[in-house]
Order: sequence, then C-alpha cells, then structure tokens
Amino acid sequence: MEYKKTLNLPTTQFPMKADLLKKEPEIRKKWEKEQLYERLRKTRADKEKYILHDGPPYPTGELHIGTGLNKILKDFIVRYHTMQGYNVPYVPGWDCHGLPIEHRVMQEVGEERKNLTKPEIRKKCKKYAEKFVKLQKAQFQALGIMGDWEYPYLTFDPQYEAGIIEVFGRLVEKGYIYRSKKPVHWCPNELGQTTLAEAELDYREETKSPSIYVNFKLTDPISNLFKDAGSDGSCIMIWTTTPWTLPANVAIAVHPEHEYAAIRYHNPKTQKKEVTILAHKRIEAVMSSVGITDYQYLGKVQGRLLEGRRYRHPFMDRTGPIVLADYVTLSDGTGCVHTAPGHGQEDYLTGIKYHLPMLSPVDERGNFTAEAGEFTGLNILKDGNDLIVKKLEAVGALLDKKEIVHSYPHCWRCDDPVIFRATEQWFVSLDYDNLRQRVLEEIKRTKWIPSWGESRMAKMVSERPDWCISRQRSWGVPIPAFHCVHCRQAHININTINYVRDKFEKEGADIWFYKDVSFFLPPDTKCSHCGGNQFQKEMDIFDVWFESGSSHHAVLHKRNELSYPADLYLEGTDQHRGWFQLSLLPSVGAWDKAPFKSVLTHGFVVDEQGKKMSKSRGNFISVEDAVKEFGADVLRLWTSSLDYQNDMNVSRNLIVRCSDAYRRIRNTFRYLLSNLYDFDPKVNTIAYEGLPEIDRWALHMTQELIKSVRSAYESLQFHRVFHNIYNFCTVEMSAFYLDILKDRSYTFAKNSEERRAAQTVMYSILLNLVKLSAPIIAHTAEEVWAAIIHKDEDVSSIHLTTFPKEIPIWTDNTLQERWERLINIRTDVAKVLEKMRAAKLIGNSLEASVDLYTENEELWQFLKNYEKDFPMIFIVSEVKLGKNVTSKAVKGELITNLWIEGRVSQHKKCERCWNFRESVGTIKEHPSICTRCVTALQQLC
RNA sequence: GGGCCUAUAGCUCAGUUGGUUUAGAGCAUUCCCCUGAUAAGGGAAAGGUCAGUGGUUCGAGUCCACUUAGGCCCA
Repeated sequence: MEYKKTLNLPTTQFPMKADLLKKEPEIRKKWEKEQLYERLRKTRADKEKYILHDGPPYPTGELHIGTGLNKILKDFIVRYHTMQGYNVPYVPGWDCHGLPIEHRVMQEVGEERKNLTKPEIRKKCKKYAEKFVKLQKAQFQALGIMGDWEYPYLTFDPQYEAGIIEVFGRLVEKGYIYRSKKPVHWCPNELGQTTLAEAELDYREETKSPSIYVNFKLTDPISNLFKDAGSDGSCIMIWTTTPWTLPANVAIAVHPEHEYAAIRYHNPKTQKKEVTILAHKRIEAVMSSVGITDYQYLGKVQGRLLEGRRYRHPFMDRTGPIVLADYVTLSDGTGCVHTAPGHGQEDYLTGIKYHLPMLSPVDERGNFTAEAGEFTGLNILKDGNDLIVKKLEAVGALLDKKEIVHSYPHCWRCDDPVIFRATEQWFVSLDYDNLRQRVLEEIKRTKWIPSWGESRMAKMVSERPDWCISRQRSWGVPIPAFHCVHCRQAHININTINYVRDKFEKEGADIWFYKDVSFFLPPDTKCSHCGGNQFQKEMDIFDVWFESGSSHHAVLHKRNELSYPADLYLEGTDQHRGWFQLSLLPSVGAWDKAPFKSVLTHGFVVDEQGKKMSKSRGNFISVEDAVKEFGADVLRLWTSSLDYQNDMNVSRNLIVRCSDAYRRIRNTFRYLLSNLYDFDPKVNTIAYEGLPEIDRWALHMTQELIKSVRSAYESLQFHRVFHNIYNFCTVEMSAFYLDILKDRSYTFAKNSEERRAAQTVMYSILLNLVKLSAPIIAHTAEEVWAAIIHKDEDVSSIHLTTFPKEIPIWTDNTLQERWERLINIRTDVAKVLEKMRAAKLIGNSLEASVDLYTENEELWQFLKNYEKDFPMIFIVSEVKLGKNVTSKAVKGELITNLWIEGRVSQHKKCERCWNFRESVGTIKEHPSICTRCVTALQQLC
C-alpha cells in the first residue's frame, strides 16, 4: 500500500514564484475594472474623512526613486486608514508651472529661444508638462498607488488657476500684499532685459573686474575708540570689484565679532598722513596690496563698537551709517563691506534690517538714471566703472586700483555679464496684522512628526523676510494687477481681481497673454490715484510656490470630497522651507489657520554609502527602472522596512536583499493556503476552548501581532509593521508553529479534530496576516485574497475589507510565559540534536529520542505537564523525563537545572508518519506503520 | 560659514525614565540536516572597543561637550 497517498499533503494553485511584473498589472487592471477607488468613495461616503493632501511634484523628467518612495508612504497611510473604515479620498497633484519646466523647455529649444514670444513659450511649456504628467502618472500607478488618477489636480487647470487668484485676492483684501523694490539678477543685453534665476546664471571663472580700495571719510570722531587717532578726520576703508554700485552706496557693513584696527599711514596719492579703519586681520594683506609699507598701528576694537557711526559718501551728497552683518568675511577685502541694498542680496537684507534707502539708479539697459547725478546716461559696465574710479581719484578717496580675475555671473542666453538691480516686485508682508505671530501660533498647534520639525519651522518663519511672490517669467499664472498709464501707479483691488478670476476660470490664465487689457477690467474702471482710465497689464507672474501653496484652497476647499484643513501633509524634509511653509503663510493669511493638522517629514534617499543621489554621480535610480527590475510590491516592502525619519540608503543591492524577505512572506501565505484546501470554516472550525494549548499559543501570538502592527500603523512607523510581520512569518510561524504542525496536519485523518484544530488556527492566521500586510504589499495581498476559498468578508478586493481588530479572548499571558519557557527548552534540545547530527548519529530529528533530567522540583512539575507534548514540540520521536541525571546528559544553556541527553531511537520508523515508534510492526495488517497511523487510516475508510 | 537632523553587527531594525554579571532580533555569511512547503523547509556557529575623544555619575549605547562622516535648508 502506498501510504503517502493517504497523507494530507499541502496543495495549492498559489504560485511560489511571484512573477510580479506580469501579475501586478493584471491586479491593477482588476482594480480599475471593478472601480475600486470609486467604490470606496461610495461605500465610505457617510464615514469620517481622513485627508492626506498630496504635495505636487514637478512634471519634469522621469521619477526619482525618492519621489516614488514618498508616494508609497502616502499609499500605506491611505490604504491603512481606508481599512480602518475612514473615507480616505486621495487626490494626487502636479505642480505644472514654474521655472524648472520653463528652464528645461528653453534648454531643449536651444538657440531659437531668443525669438520666442511669451505665448509661444507657454505653449511649449504646457506641452512639456502634459507629457510628463502622463508619464509620471503611469509610473505612480505602476507602484500601486491608489487615488483619483482620473481627476488629479493640475496647477494649470483653469479651476486651479482661479483658486490661486482667489487666495491672492483674499490677501490683497486683507492688506498683506504690497509692492516694493528688490534686487534681482538682471540681463541688460538689448535682447534680454530680463530677470534671471540662479539656474540661468553661468559663473565664469575668468572674468576681469576692477579691484579698488576706497576711503570713506567718517563724520564722527573716533578718538574715543582709538585714543591715538587724533581728531582731524579719519576714514574707513572698503574694497569693491563693482565701482558702478558706489552711487547706490548707503552703508558700510562690518562683522560684529571681528576686530577692527585703526592705522596711520602716508598716502602716496594725496601726499598726506591719513588715519583709516579696517579689519585687524586684513592690515598686512591690504597694505601690501596697495603698496604701503610705512604705517602705524593705533589699536583695535570689536566691530560691534563701530555700529551707528556715520561717514560721508565720497561723491554723492549724503552720509551713511556703519552697520553690522554676520556675512562679512576676512578672506579678502578690508572686512568693511560697501553696502548697496539695491545691488545685492545680502545688502538688501541688511538694508531691510537697518531701514536703509534702496537706491538702484540703473535702468533696464544698464545705464545710469538721473538719480546717479553726473553719471546719468553712462553704461555701468563700460564708461560707468571708469568714470567712477576717476571721480574717486579726483576727490582723493581712491587708495589703489588694480584688475582682478574672478568668478562673475553671466547670462546663460546671451553670455553677457549680468548685473544686480532693484526692481519693483510684489510681496506678502509677514508682519502686517501680526501674520508672523499668527503663523507661529499655528505652528505650535500643528503636530510635527518628527517633533523637531516644529522648531525648525518656527525658526525659519520667525527669521524669514517678506515673501516676494512675483517673477519675471513666462510660465506661470499672471499676477492680476494693472498699471495706470497716466500716473504709473499699480491698480489692484478685489473687484478687478474677481473680474480677472472669472476670466481665468472660464478661459484659463493663458488668455492674459492674448487679450487686450480692456478685456480684464470691469467697465468704467478708473485709477484710484489719478482718475485715469488707461491701463496696462502687469506682466509679472506668481512665484510657483504661491501656486502650490494655494492648493489648500484650490484643492481642499474646492473639491467636495476633500476638506480643509487636511489631516496630514507628508513630504521630504526639504519642504519645511518649501511647500509646508509656503502653504502655511497664505493659509493663515487668508483663512487664519494652518492647512494641516499634522505634518510628517521623511529623510532623503541616498546611495549605499550614504551619499547624495544624483544623475551625475551615477547612483541615480528611477522609479521606472526599479519597478521593471523588482516589481512594485518588492519596492513597497522595501520602503516599509526603512525608518524614513532618517535618510534612506538605496541601491540595487539593498533592494535585492529585500526581495528575499518578500519571498519569505509570500511563501508563508502560500503554505497557509496550501493547508486549507479542504477547510470550510463554517463546517470545520474547532471552538477556541477545544484547541490544543500550542494552537491557543499561536492565536495569542497572532493577537500580539495584531496589537503591535496596529499600533505601528497608527503611529506611522511602517518599519515596525514590516519587522513585526516578517519576524512573525519566520520565527513564530515558519521555524516553530508551522514546522510543528506538519505532523498533525499531514498524518492525522482529514476530518480529525486534531487536524481541523490546526486548520482553524491557520485559517485565522491567514486572514489576519493578509489584512495586516495589505496596505504594504497591496498587490500580493490581493492575490492571496483571491486564493482564499472561504473568505470571512464577502468582498471582491482585500482593500474593501476592514482591518483586523484585537481579539481579547485570544490573549493569554500565562500561556505565553509557559511557551516562552518551552521554546527555550526546545532551543537547548536543538543544540544537543545538532551535536548528534555532527557526529553522524542522526539526520532527521525524528531519528532521535530525547531524555530530559532535572532535580529541580518546580521544573520537574512543569516538564511533567508537557511530557506527552514534547515529541511534537521538539519534532523528535520520543521524550522521556528523569530525575537522576546521567553522565552523558548535557546542561541546558537557556534553562538552568535542565540536563538533556539525545539518543538514537531504538524503534522502527513508521513508513507513513516517519516517527520512530514502538508500535511499528505490532499490527498485522500494517506491519510498517504505527498505531496512530492505523487509527488515521481507519477514519479514512 | 549658520540652522536642523542622523550615526547600534555586512544589511534592516530593537534597546522602554542611565542599572540584572557575556548589547538583542531577523536577514545575509559559514557549516550541517531534510527532500511530504522543494528555484522551498529546519538547525547550529560565527559576527558589535554601540562613529571617535573627553566629561557627568557608584554605574552610559542611553545624559553633556567637542571631533569626524553624512543628509536637508540657508548663506
């Protein structure tokens, strides 16, 4: 008789090999066909909402693995909360305007870009953005991200554009918006005459510039600081490579902590003795540079003591103060920095701090304006520089002039040197109506994960300048303002804004670039300043951050299925300065509250060595490549395994390692399924009370798993979800429980209580495990769900099921304690068996018989209770207990007072169950099997 | 240069308010077993001066300072 055929060996159609690349698209097709997302919206329509608001990526190029990882984390949250019974609409978005796109498009266009009009540029940008939205959408979907892919939010949708205008209108109405000058990089070339962004600058190392040292006469005496300085006038010395900015000079900056010295020297140019101030550490370098060897040191003071002292401008009719600035360095120059707020970023900020006038007497062609007095009309980079140097020399202020070669920014288009020039810009005031304070209050009320996000954010907001929201570009939403042709005043109010808003909502913002100004103005609009009725359109567009920062309104407010404020924003830490902050400002400004209740940040993706990931380093991994190589679920599992609060190391290698974990989990599912082929829970379930102790232990551990996994999901610590599930599969299940169960589920009669008990437990474990892992391995869980014959919930997709709840009656802590002890005994026994194996005494552990000894009464009683279970627990053929330790017994390592002896079983091997049993050979009809198997066979008939 | 953050075995993570004499898991590695989960399964072993230095303390992976390496944001 072939006894093997009488066993209940596992059987299943569920493949061991995942073949994710083939299987996943099929599963997604099924979701699409069954309209999983739409069905969830319907079935959860009356449930409490959980809103995770998507931060929009730029549709530029292929997706970085970090962007994919961000979306995967979001999907974990969406899927988990969905299974918790919430209504979780997820609307993905794209940030479709902005310089990154315009810049790339211009690069692609090449030389031709010089001749393009704004509408032409916009057309190309739109095409570009649309192309990559489509491409990226497909890649996000390939990751299994669940959301409203049919109607994502796109910042160039007319609806969205109207939303931006509404936010702006609200801020205008409340009084936060103002116009002021700010220096920008400017290309004065005849064809250019435009603002340039940092990315459009070409820094040329080999640029020749004048290098001049200039003395500014102090109007205050300094003898109280330097007692030997005398009282007949002293100077402070500056160094600059841009003489043309001197007409705009309004201050001199020194470092508060550095030391400044006064020196007396003979000036060969003026033939006079002069006293001047410069940084102590720069004296030698400067003196040797200007060629003065004979000078006298008059003492030094800390920079901060110079603050507030005034000097007279060498050729303009005004005085200026000495101010303090941290950015002053001693690496070159004199440590006293010529400050022109209209011509430099740092100078500008200093200017704001000290309320300095912002002069910028330079027109769009780079010629001096009337404000520059005698230099009016001169081109700053040509005659301007020379004549100013001559002027300085004439008034005796110039100490030295040389030429230096240094790095200077040039326009990427025309290759001409660029200048820094103050122009009129639009701003959001941070301090009007206490906005900054109110934002800080909202920051306090927000939950930041990790918690240090709060202080980082608060510090940035408290120190940031007003937000400049205008850009002189083509690809964006125009600022809906007008300028009176007559008096040049900006004309803007809520009526005109609403009027434009309606046009944009209907036609899209593009129309601004096609239609005449009259189209956008309510009839009979008059200039509030001069009463004029002729206007020009504002040609500046919004900073792209203002667009994405308006999503709380354009998306959360406007879409019915969503709500404001969102429960969560989830982005990389770079967004503290970016989207988080720039959503917070307009949201508090316009609606008095933060757009989010909590903000979660994750670290960045770095390579295996922890280095930044970039295309140029060759360690770049795209979502597309990764999905093609590993499949979405492996990537998702890998994502879940990482503690995203730190930076995350990625390389092919590391993902490959994770695919092993995937296989292990998959196989656990497969094995559970394969043992349940004939199990119908309605008919075959064994009541909890009737289960053997080890089965109740397994349920207790499942209960513990549910508890820990739930709390890990709840606190958004997916790596704990992963480790808990993975360890459960390998340690509790595969290496222990399922291994032990084989004997019972294979050899006992199909319908025996023992086997049905094992199946009852495996069934419960399978259902719980697959649901617990569904948010992570979304496709595989669905595949498992489809393979479960008798489901506990009558739904077609696992993502329609509810998350496992804790099952209190399964909890039995004393049981767990007892079994922890039993597992330790098992581990000690395994070491003894391993020694027997090494000695070639046994192969399979069933060939062994184990004797346990103890002289400890408590332990003896404990062992006695499990005497008949030990062969099953150790997977050996026989276990005997004794009180008198033999000389061959080995002391237990984990269990004190326990001695173990392993022997080769003296019995015959049962051909059917492979146990070595005394009863083998005693039954006439079945001489090669044991009595237990005979009983099983009888039940079969 | 400034602000914020990170640093535990090759990898991914634990390590609870500083305190049980040898710092834990799992994976990978090495060796062994099984062939009734089989491109699977089981066992054992090895592997860490907790980035470094100094300090506080009776006692530090855990607190403090500095250094190094790296990340994000600024300049």
